[in-house]
Amino acid sequence: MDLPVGWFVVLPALSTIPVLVRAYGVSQSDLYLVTVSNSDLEFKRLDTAGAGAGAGAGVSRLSLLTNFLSSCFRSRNHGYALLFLQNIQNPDPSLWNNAVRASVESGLSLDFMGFYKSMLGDNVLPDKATFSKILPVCAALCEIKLGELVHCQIVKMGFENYLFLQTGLLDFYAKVEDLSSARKLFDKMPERDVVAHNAMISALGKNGYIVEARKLFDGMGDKNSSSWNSMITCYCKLGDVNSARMIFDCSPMKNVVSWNAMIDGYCKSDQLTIARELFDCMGSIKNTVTWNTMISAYIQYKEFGRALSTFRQMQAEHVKPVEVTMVSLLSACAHLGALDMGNWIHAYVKRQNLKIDVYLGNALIDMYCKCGSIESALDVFHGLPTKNVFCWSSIIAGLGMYGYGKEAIDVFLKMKDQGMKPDHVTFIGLLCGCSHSGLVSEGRKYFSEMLEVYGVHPGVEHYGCMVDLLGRAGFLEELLELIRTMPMAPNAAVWGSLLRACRTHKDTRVSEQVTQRLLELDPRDGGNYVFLSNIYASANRWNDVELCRNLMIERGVHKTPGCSSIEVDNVFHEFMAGDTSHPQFTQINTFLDEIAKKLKGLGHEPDKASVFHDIDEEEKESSVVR
DNA sequence: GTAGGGTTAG
Repeated sequence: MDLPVGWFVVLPALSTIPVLVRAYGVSQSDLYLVTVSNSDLEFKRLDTAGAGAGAGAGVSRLSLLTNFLSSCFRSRNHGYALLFLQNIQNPDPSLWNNAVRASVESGLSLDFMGFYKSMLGDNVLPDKATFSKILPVCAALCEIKLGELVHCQIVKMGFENYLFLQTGLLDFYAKVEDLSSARKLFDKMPERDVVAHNAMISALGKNGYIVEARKLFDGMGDKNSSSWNSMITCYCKLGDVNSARMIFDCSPMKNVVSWNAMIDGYCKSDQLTIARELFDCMGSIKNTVTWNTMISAYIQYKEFGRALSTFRQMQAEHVKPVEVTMVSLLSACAHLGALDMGNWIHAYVKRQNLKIDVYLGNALIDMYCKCGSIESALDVFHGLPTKNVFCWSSIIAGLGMYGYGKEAIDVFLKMKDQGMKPDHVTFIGLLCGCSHSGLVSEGRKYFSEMLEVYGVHPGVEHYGCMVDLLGRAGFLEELLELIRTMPMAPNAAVWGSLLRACRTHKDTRVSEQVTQRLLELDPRDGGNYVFLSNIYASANRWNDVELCRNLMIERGVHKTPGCSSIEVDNVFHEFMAGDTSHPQFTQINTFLDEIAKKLKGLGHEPDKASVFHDIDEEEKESSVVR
């Protein structure tokens, strides 16, 4: 079929798939309505002169465009919508307004910026409703300048007397931590309703003025549930969970938000047991947020098993998981190495058409990296419409972990090209990547560029990475010089890296000096004692080995046994060091022997130095392999 | 227009 030249619109109501076909060029602004009948396409040219009735179909051009744009947003084709708006002649201002609102509501904030800027470039001004939608986005993106611009436009257009816009502005300033502007707005308001008071209370609370927030709260005549809840949150954010509980107990209008805020408050102040008690008291009034609060708390406390069992309970009670739930669960998978479950979550996300935003995208990337599937991680990464510094950092660290140091650097440079500013975590991933791939000169280069090129102050962690990098490569002198000239005190990680370097390069002289410091800094870490003991063992200083062990017993320090786990067909298999209880222990051992033989055949020398002394040479070798 | 849940390193 020959297609006419121009823009084609297939209305979603007329077709199963909303599609825009742009054929043969961009400059045309003729519009065609395409109807689908008997799997054939019929084209009708529409009147492009104005908003009058369109040709043929009885549809006005404006309503056609409005429909089309909203179908773009429903199917998340924001780029198309933007391209379309920029290319049609004389777009009706309402189209822009709808587009800005739709992009804000879809949660893709970067698109919003594009729409908003193009709209202003088109000399189209937003209306009152658009302003009220824009302000929270400016606050969320910390777009202070843009928010202030919005403020100016509100004044310029004579909207500054609308109460809801004043409250919106107040809230914006509060969220970008400009309390004095928020206060000024509040003081200037000719009348203040409950909402304005509530906004001011949380503004004060967020900025640490809890006493004033409480005064305002106590002085309020009419309180609604948000007033009580704001007050609960103010106290929780301050860490004063007991005062929060008093407000909670006094509140005559407790709702699910009050409970959620209270539970979160307990979680954030290390009182998981009380949080869970409250959670269990709630019964059927629990909502998605309640479940998410509890699950994410378990994640933060590294109770991954409980997080998963809580999720199963959530499913049993038929509460639908949402994006936030998935972010927490993916974090659990990443820590547990549960690739099967991670894959299931990814499939669920696709099936339910959940929004893969920067949070969820990053959680997927991190899960795939940690579960051994760098290809899938890269797929997710490249498929993300917007990436933030978390996403970039995760993929850089992931590549580095896999030994793809060069690739990690490439991605880092691409990040720079795209104008994304790396942060301190990005550099940890990058430097670790250099370290694992032996890219010493590259590591030195990026370490020295951190501050002067990227404006990121090297922290003790970065020195730790550099010590690791230089240590692995055997630059012991340079390493010691680096530690000597560090602007901050070395931490346990720095000394630990140095110790590893000493062991690798068989330098017992430095090790002893270092270890004393390490034991002072981190006397509860059993690993350090074992480490020192191993150094002595490799030097045949058995008395010192004994001393080390006795010190551990004296101080009541235990070494957590090494543990690894693998998930096969949804079953977790855990292996502790020295544990022979697995039902397939013999078979596994036979297999390990085979691997060991192959490794030896390839010239691998097992590291015997790190094994305790009370076994003979042959046994040493085999206990390293296992 | 105000109140509740999310991600990155060793």
